[in-house]
Amino acid sequence: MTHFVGQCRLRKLAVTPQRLAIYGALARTDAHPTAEGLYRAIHVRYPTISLATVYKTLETLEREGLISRFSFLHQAARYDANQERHHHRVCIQCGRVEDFTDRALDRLPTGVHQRRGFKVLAQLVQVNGLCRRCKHPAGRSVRPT
Amino acid sequence: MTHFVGQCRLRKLAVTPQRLAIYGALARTDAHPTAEGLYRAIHVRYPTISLATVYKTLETLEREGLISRFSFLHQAARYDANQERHHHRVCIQCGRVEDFTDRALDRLPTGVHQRRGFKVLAQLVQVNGLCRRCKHPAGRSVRPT
DNA sequence: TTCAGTGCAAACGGTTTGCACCGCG
DNA sequence: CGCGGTGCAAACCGTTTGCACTGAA
Repeated sequence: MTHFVGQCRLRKLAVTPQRLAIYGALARTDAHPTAEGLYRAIHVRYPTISLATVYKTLETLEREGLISRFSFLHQAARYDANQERHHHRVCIQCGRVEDFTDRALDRLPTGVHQRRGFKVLAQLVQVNGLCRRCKHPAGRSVRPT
Repeated sequence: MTHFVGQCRLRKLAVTPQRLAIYGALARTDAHPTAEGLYRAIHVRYPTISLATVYKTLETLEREGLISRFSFLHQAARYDANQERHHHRVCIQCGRVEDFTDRALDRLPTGVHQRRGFKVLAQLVQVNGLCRRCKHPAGRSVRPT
């Protein structure tokens, strides 16, 4: 937590009790909570906090690289008629998704997970980056259909 | 498309013009469209179709394994204070997410993508399956916080 | 004292649902 | 002709936004 305060100072972010509570609650768990879950956890000891503040704070901390959000392309579900086993290459700029197949990726070892009592059903690889168009800032970046 | 009709017959799904239009539009593209995008594409030639029908149909086709949805955990964003490079093990039953690290996965070859003009920024592996609790149907499955 | 941060309430956008009607099998 | 599928409108739910207030620096 002292480290967190230091990081805030470094980045000229105000160290507010709300931020401490939110980051603290997130750092204290490995359950990958939702914004709502954090809000509920904090609300007990901090009844005046608002859900909007939780969202705004999480956005700030993510932008500053202090936390990360797990939810690829959460804006809208994307569908695919391609039913053969494949992985995804996602352009983080324009949102374009390309399929690719890779026999090697389909055979990633699963022992690590099984040893921890986890039954592996699928392993999906998502390659994030910039597509040809977006790599060269010339082109306009278009949002997907 | 004949194949699609056959699959519908097999599964006792009514072959309606709407379903044909929706599946057809999806099969005809590799752009991983959203429900809305499909709706717009179909609406031109099929002005009476409803967005709700598109959603219901996509859900049906996904349940039957004829198409797939790309949007892991789209219900709500999940946050994580763990900033070291890691991957995710996701229980598809209870939604629990565990982090794991794997040096080998961090070094997956990127040549294939670069050759296609794609600049790789990150490669994320998501291992889907059943966690210890959910593997053995004894335990109740709890939704995440 | 100043401006970033907070809290409220209202808006938003993607998705789901209830229900009456329709048309495939 | 029966029941699964469709279309409409309203509800839902996670998230974002506008705005006035507050408190960290």
